[in-house]
Amino acid sequence: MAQKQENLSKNQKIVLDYIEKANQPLKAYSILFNVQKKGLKAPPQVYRALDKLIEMGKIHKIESRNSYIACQNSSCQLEKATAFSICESCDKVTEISNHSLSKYLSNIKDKNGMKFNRYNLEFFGLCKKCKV
Amino acid sequence: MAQKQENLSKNQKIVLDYIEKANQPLKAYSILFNVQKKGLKAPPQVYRALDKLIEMGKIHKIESRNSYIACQNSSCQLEKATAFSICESCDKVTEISNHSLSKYLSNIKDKNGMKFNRYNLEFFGLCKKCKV
DNA sequence: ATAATAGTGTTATAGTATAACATTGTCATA
DNA sequence: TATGACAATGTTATACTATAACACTATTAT
Repeated sequence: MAQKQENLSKNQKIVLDYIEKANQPLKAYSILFNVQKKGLKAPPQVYRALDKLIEMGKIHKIESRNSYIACQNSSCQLEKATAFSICESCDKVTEISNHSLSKYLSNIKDKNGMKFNRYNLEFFGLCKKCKV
Repeated sequence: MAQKQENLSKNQKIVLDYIEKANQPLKAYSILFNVQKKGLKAPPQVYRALDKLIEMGKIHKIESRNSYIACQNSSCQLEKATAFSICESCDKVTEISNHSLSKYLSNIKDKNGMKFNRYNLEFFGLCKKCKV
């Protein structure tokens, strides 16, 4: 294997470092602008790193926002299942790691009996600060 | 009120009709191309109709696919909470309406005690047909 | 050494969505 | 019935998000 999880490539490291420092979801192009000084000049370089980091479970994509956030969990390499709370006012995102939730969801079937190997759950509301 | 739910505007009707006939998620630009013969010529006309239809609960956006599907439910006008199963092979999408699921999720809190007024849940897997 | 796979750099382009502004339609009520 | 408030429309331009395609380099297992 040319790539182990502990051994990120140069661009993957640069992108992950930047996302981890942010502690909030970041847009791909804002990542791009901020890592240009490190040599990543074009969108594909960023998107490729993002894709790999997602595969590895190091980061997650917040689908409803087209943004990317560092994993705040330890189990994501295994689970491939994600849940987030999103404040509709300040955009703060928190990853939810709730074992009984993931257990509950992993047993859900749709009406055709389809079973799942992955899910993404996004909750929306107002965080404590924004709730007046 | 200039707009009741039963009384859609011209563009909203055209877009909803088209989506309901499809029985599958549609992309905004594919909707646009297909309703051009009905007079909707530019993206904002379609996106505005989509936004209103989503507000009304008539359609939902599949966030992970940037596509739009007619509501397969009756309760969505009230709930604002959605769940879907998505086949990763054939892209078939089924809306999940499971009362105990929505009850369970509506009681979830994140670690900061944030409560929610809406969620979107997308399950991924292989549908029966695609599972060999 | 070398083949297989992963990663990089680059240009161009595809795909998704909104800003902004002028105009028209609808309807409650004054 | 006119008028004010709001919703919807039509239009052009542009912003934002993401991938195709191709040439090249790096890493590693055998």
